[in-house]
Amino acid sequence: MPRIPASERRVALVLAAVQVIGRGGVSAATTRAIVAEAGMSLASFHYAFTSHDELMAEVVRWVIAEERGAILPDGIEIGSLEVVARAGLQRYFDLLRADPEREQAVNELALYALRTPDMQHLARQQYEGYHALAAAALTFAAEHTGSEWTRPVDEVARLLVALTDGLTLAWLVDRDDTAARQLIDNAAALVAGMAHTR
Amino acid sequence: MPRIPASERRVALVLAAVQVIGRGGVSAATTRAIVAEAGMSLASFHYAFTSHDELMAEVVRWVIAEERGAILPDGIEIGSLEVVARAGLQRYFDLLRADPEREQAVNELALYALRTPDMQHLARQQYEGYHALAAAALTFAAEHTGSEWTRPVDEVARLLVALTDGLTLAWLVDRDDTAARQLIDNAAALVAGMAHTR
DNA sequence: CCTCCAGTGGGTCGATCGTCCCACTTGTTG
DNA sequence: CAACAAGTGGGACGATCGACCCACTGGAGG
Repeated sequence: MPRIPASERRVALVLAAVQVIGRGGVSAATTRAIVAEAGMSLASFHYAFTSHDELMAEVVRWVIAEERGAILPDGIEIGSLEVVARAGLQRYFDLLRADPEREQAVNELALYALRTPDMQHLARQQYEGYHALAAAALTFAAEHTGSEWTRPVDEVARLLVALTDGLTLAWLVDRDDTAARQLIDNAAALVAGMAHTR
Repeated sequence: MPRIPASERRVALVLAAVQVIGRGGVSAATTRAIVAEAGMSLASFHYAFTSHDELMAEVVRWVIAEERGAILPDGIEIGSLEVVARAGLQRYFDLLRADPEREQAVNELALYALRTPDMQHLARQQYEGYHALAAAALTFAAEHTGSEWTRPVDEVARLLVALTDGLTLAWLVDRDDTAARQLIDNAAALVAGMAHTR
């Protein structure tokens, strides 16, 4: 094992933990399983982190930060609000299909954080981030399509996040692509229906 | 400890397990914690169940069966489709607020079942049940309000389940009652908008 | 070249996990 | 009343968990 500074060990261990959780769930993320995934020794782990709990908190923070960037649109979308909304949902769904275990890990981590008193605020930050992100995207989309929301954008954002969560859970369970596609279409139409041309 | 036949022990242990999971999550549902909750000895556990896994499978089955009955409307609802839809969502939300830990336990159990190869079909049955239940309720509501769905009822049902799951997750995280109320109102209006008078 | 010290490897600790075993008690059946 | 089966209690098993300790190694700075 080459010499690696503790700071790099930390990110390597976090990545390994995400991998392990994706493969076997939060309960499989034992210290030993994580260091095995990272190809380290137990001592290296406790040199970089003081405890397993500290690592898990870092994992939650990491996942939150990474999730935020993944959903944002790559470029400027054009078309009606419904087209924009569907494109956004479709992009998220592609992400979900590309790495289902990862998204399931995110869900499990959210519930895990809710269970852990010291991490509840992380779960809340996670969802505040989702809602703020959705609100920003919705505002942007409305502006560039010359329309405005008939309900406060925060409400529309919360609806969109709820639909996304519901879509995720349902697809993770039954892996029904066509049903997911139809749900995306319906959701996009409904969300677009909550705006009118300015 | 009085003498109790194994069949009664089984249901008592399942109930105890649900209690423990609600309080501390799936990871807290150790054999010892469960028998302590039920006030039994370890031997009694392994007399009623051959293994901890067998108990967990029974717990998942139990929760599925119980969840199904809890959501059904008590009586005939009257009013517009939107009023009916909102009443249904509100009734579920009241259930959620009354026992949040229980609903979180249900979510964790669903993810747990997805992780356990021998239980994946149970998770699928759970969601098939949800979708069928929602479809039946929607059909019933449309009939009694003299309207019909503009999309296949299965699609509307899936949308409704997704909204319910999203509502649950969001509220479990931030416990924002007013936001949940607004989400319910919006969801009811949107679902009702997917039907027209016959 | 020598001296530190960040970083490593391996072994070990006590706690807790699921499971098992066996002696014991209690109700039932003939 | 005797015999048997159903159910109970407590202790013990090996495995695994998170945490820790200590002897060591190797590269960077004097």
